[in-house]
This record gives sequence, C-alpha cells and structure tokens, in this order.
Amino acid sequence: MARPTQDVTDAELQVLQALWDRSRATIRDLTEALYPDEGTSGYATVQKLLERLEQKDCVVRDRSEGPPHWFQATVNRDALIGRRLQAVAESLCGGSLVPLLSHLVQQSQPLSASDRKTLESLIARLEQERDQP
Amino acid sequence: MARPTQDVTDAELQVLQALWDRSRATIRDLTEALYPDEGTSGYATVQKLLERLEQKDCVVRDRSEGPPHWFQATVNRDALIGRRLQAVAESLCGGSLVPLLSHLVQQSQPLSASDRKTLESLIARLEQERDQP
DNA sequence: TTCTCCCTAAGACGTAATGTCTGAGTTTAG
DNA sequence: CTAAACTCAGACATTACGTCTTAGGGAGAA
Repeated sequence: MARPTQDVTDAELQVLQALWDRSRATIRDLTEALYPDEGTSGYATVQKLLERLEQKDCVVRDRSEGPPHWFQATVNRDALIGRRLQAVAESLCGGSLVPLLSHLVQQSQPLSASDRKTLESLIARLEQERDQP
Repeated sequence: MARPTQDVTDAELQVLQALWDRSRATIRDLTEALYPDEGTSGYATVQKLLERLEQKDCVVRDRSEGPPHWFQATVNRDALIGRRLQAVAESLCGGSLVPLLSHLVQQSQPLSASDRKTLESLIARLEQERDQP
C-alpha cells in the first residue's frame, strides 16, 4: 500500500531548499549551509532531518561513493506546492482544486506588475488550449 | 500585538464544519452531530475543541442566553482557504501567490465540465478587470 | 601502531500539539 | 429536593518535532 504523501516540517524544508540550491550535497555541506556554528550538534540535526526526509521519500541517499554519503532531493518545490494545495483541497473543498483557484483569482490584494504579467501569459495559454478542443 | 493567524486541526475543522452547517449551535448540538454515541466524553471533547477554537478566534461564545452557551463560527471556509494558501505561499514561494495560481492552472488533471465553466467565467471576469485600468 | 578527525547510526530529551477523558461545581427543570 | 444538563478545569497518552549526546567505524597523518 502506498504511503500517504506527507508534508515536511519547516526544518526539513530548510534542508530541501539547501538541496534544491545544489544538485546534491553531503551532510557536511548542508551543515555548513544551515548550522554554520553548531559543531557536532548541528551535524546531528541535519542527519536526523535527512533521515526523516528519506522516510518521507523526499530525498535519496547515495552510499555508493563511500563516506560521506551524498543526498539528493526527490521532490521539487513545485511538487511540494502541489502536495500542499491538494491537502488544502482535500481538507476544505472535498478534493476540488477549483475553490482554491477561485480564491486566488478573486483575492483583493493587488498583484505586482511582474506577477500580473505572469498571470496574463497563463491566461493566454489557457485560452489557446481552450480554442483547440 | 496581533496573534498570528493560526491553522485549525482536523478535529477542530469538523467542529467548524458543523457550525457552518448551522448559523449557531450549542455544545449538545455539536456533540450529537459529531460524537453521537460517546456520552459525556464526546461532550467534553467538543467542549475542549470549542475552547481551543475560541482561543484561535475562530468561534465566538454567546453566554447571554444562560446555559447552554451558543457558539458561532467567526471564520468561514473561504477565509480558511485563504489562510492556508497564504501559509503555503509564505513557506514555499516567498509570500507570492502567483506560483500557486500557476500551479493550479497548469495541473495535468483534467477539469470537469462544471469546473472548467467556473474557470472560464473567472478568466472572463479577470480580463474585464484588465481592460479597465 | 596510534591518534585524530570525520562520518554513520541510534537513541534520548524537552517541548508542544492533539484528541480524549474524568471530576467537581453550577444551574435549571421536574 | 433531586436529577439532568451544563460549565470549568485539568489530566492523560500519544505523536511530532528540533536538538543533542554517545558509541563505533574508517581513513589519513604522525
């Protein structure tokens, strides 16, 4: 039975973000990035967070090049966004993503110029798709 | 200092959903809806969940009509959607909602006919707004 | 060969959140 | 007066979380 997709905690996300900034990294690499002045305790914290991310299928560990092990993220930012949006949809909207989309489009907060440009290009693309059944 | 907006737990959400289905309710009403065969322990669970929802400013308690107290939700489904979307944006996108919108529009899962119609009317509305600077 | 450093593995720890449950006191209706 | 309903407050067990310690292995340098 497939394990339910799981969320990640804030500290785990910090680790993932550091992995997204590199194609792969060692525990030492991540510790230097995230816990620069913490010595062995920072190292162990990163170890524990990577262990939990492994269990959540969010990273893979490559032992083949001997110590140190190398780690890569197996989930990217967009996939996490998707998981979290799906979780909101399942929790509040019976699984439908449309209320989320509706909410985002109708929000009262004005968009920045660059955000609006991104949205306009998305709308144009969607209309293009709509005109080709 | 304003309390940071808080999320609600699954059990708290069950209580809110029962309140959304009624304009207002008593603890007994909610217990009969959510914990129909649990006796005093179900009653106490609803009490505790309402207490925590009060602390999170998600419900108000009206004591003015004497026992029993009456409860109303002060947050609706759309407001909770907004809070959760904002939390996803802050956690993964530096606060910007556009990546969430982009993700929702680009998802590969086909929309149902009614969902697509909703989306089309939203796009039309947005374009209308765009043509009126 | 020994020592030091780096690394892995495993668990402990304290705190907070969560859902559930018990007990005591108050109020109201019969 | 009694019983039922209600309120108030806390206890409890479990889980999650971030941090930290300890022990052992491996490799390189002295």
